[in-house]
Amino acid sequence: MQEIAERRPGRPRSVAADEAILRATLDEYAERGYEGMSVDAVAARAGVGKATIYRRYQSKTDLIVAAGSAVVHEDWVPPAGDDLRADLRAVLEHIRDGFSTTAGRAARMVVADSWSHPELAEAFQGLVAQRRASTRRIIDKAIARGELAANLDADVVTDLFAGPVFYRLFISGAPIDDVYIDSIIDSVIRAYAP
Amino acid sequence: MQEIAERRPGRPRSVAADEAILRATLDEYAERGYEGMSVDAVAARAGVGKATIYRRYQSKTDLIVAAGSAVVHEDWVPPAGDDLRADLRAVLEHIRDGFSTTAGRAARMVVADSWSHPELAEAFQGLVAQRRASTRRIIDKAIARGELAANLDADVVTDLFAGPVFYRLFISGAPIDDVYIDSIIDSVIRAYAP
DNA sequence: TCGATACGAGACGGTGGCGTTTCGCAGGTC
DNA sequence: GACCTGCGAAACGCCACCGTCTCGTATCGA
Repeated sequence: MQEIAERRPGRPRSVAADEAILRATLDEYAERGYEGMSVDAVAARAGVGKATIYRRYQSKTDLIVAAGSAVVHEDWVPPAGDDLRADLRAVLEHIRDGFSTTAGRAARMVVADSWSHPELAEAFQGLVAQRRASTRRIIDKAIARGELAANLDADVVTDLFAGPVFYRLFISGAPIDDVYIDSIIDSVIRAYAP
Repeated sequence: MQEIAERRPGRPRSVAADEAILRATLDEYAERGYEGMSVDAVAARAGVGKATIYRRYQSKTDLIVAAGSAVVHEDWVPPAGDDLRADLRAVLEHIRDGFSTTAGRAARMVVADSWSHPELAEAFQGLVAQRRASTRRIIDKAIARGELAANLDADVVTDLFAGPVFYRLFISGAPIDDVYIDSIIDSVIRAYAP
């Protein structure tokens, strides 16, 4: 990775075009999926010539992977407080808000396309692992404070938290309001009280 | 709906071709998705001429919807015993086994394609509603027997059951063994004991 | 001002998909 | 046997897409 682009003669590449391309790619991918989206459509949506895209990315796959990675690497500071309910609520709300947007539809597409295009799956799996790890840290701290049973299976508990939210996001499509999030949290805490 | 096809002159349509087409369509769709699969590939896989497909279905969309409906309408008798754990286990195992096969990959594709092809989503939503209803009946009977709290929110409880299984199937890809299923069931029952 | 590179627009060749049609043959009813 | 429809194979027209290329213009450093 090159920290600072070396100065090259001629007109520098447009940062505005960079961003417009990534944004348009994510939008198109979210709406149409890998096979359904076209590079022409991305160019039109970004208000950019197709050559401007192919000057940056070697192929359609490259383009999509770059747009996905850009989303994944938007960093997020996971909650690390000492309030179990508040920390869990922050995680679930972040999942809900993050996956309700364009990125969420894109994630749905990745879930489908990962079979035929494994390159796309990698970044997404990294995102999932990152979220799971932050939930796990919250659980471990709660155990240390004696708020949860020490002998629980953290994987199962994490699934119990995240599963219902993803289920509504991906499968049933039912809305996820604050009352729902609190219900999930209360249920799991009740099941794993020490 | 015509119960019995009226006798028509000429050679009758091949039932073997009917079945081969639907099976090949489901396979191709599960692997490639709506945009990615081609009718030519379906014909080749089914060992059938393309004309034989278009004699039965007006379009690619028609074909896919028919293949999906055939899967959805394979009926399944939901458990209706008086053993709460056994009934829930049967539901979760049925979800796991059903969605681990080709049909499961197809379902993932429907989740993705339902945005751009709402026709596909309808049958799938019917399937989801049917599974939810059977879980709900089990919960209601358990409440009547006094095994679960009477004031629980059945929607939340259903999500807590189904969510983790779908989460593993669709998102994390982790295996779903019998121990896992029992852990989910135990956790939820513990959270909603009367 | 000059050279170099980027820009949007759009044409281009090649490929592949959808849906139709034609072909010679197979499998039914009357 | 006469007639009708279905069959697999393959070719077809049409169109959309990918990735390349060319055009005239814009924007940088020297």
